[in-house]
Amino acid sequence: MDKGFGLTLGTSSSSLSLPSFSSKQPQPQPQQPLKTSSKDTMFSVLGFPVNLLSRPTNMEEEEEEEESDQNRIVVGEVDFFSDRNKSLVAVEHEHDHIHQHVKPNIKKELVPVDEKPHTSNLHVYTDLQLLTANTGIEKSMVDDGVSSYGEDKRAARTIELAQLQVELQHMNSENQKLKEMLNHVSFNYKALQMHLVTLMQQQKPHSENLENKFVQGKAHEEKKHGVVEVDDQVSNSSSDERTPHKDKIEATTRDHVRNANGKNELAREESPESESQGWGLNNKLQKLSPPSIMDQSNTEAIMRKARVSVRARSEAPMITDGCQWRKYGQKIAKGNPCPRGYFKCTMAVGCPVRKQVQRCVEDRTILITTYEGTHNHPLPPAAMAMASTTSAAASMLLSGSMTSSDGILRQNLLSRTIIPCSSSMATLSASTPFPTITLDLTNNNTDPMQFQRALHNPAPLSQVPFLVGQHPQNFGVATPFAQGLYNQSKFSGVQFSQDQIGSSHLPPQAPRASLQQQQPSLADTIGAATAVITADPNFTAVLAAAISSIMGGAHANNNDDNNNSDINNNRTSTLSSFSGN
DNA sequence: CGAATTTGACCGGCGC
DNA sequence: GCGCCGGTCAAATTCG
Repeated sequence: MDKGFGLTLGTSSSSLSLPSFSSKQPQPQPQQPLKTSSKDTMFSVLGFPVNLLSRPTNMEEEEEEEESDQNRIVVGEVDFFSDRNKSLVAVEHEHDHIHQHVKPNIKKELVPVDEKPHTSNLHVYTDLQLLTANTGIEKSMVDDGVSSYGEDKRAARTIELAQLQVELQHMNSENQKLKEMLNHVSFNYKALQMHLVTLMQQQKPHSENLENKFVQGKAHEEKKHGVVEVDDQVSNSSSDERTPHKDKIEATTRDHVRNANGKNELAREESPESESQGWGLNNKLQKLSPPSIMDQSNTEAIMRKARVSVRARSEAPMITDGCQWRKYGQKIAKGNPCPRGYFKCTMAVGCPVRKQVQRCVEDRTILITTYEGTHNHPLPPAAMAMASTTSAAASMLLSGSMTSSDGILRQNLLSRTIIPCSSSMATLSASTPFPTITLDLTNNNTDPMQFQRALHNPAPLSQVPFLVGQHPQNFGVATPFAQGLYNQSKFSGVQFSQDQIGSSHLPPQAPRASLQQQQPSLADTIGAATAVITADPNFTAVLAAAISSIMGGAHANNNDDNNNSDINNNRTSTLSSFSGN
């Protein structure tokens, strides 16, 4: 009250109180109550002299004031800094006798008697305009007050400024809401991510038990290609399994370079002990690594192991996938006179993604590209297609082995799915049993006999594996990479049969790709897959669903209680479905 | 001259 | 323990 004054307006139906304004701005501050007189009245209301003075703090004081000066009319507290509603109440209740007189013309009576454009008056108009905008009070009321001031340009500018301020406040409010929404979404995303990792970790022991049953009845050779290897690799990612020898490796300069890629690089340094000891050790590692400790590095290590191989016909030394690669090595792999090139992604410093490029020994027009790792940087649209495809395949591959009851079967089948694609006789490296899925974009696998042969002659990993990115969020879905490959090569499609795909959950509106129609059903599959890639950012889930339907069709009744014989039967039937196409 | 590629050497895993 | 193999490094070389 004592910091200034405000002007309170009252009407019978509504009351007005002027919004307060900045205390830094100058304002008329009658330090002392002005005695009412016919000459020195600052304001007049319908002829009543109005004094601007501090509102009495209690009725006794007010009565004393009125008693002491009957001519003085106290409008009330005129304090722009005080509670406006409070001021209003004071006016209405304490000076009802003047309201009926004040109301009709009070707006015009806001004009200072001395007619000096006072700085504080500008604020009055500004706040009036604000009040109009915020409360919906008829603008005419304010306009009247302004016009009474004489169409002052400064007042107009002030009003405009006030409007901008209101608008700015509104925008700030919206901005704040958007920020809150963003924080909320980010929080939910992180929570889901952590939940997923936890679930994966919790379900892995279960899959391992199934796998144990399955592996026990398998030939030694199969151990190299099944899910066992996948989980072995997963387990090996644990630092608890690292041998002193590995620690020595870490200390080397080479590992210093590798450290830029994170812990997942260390996971590649598998110890032979862990691999040979099998599931018992893995289970032990499970206990040593509670889910809560299962951090992102572990997940990345899993994905680092996964590979996606793409076979495509191309005369070019490399298929165009949109990424930038730097060649860091070349080797002549055993069984294939064609040199294998080793490439690193150079689109970002420290990107762990690598790929191998090698021509098929039996058909040198076929280029086999294997991707491994996860891009740690945004990808251009041209690269998103390939990255999405490989990421989806890898996610499906890994999810099948880790998160489903029949994941073991899926993993094994997926590993074997590579086989039919390859007619190569190259040997498989037992030391690098990475889970690999192959996307065969050639049309060599249309021969059923090839599937039959492949079932009995597991394809060498070295022929087909491809790297996989695991962070779908890093991979947008852009132009279908299949189309791009078709432009550069002789694209024939993903290696799924029509029946398999027919039972998938691919969208019916999927457009058909303009591909060679050697197998219409296959072309449909390609078209559907292409459409998914094009339209569905969550291609991983869609592809996983499609594969699951493929697998599920053969062993839909699979459950956790399946015994070895069931598993093997189911597996056989599934593989037969492959060979039948 | 800087960047990219080539190529021989090195390392670890694995089988014998 | 030795040799083979896949994978990687890094100096040398080539390329633009």
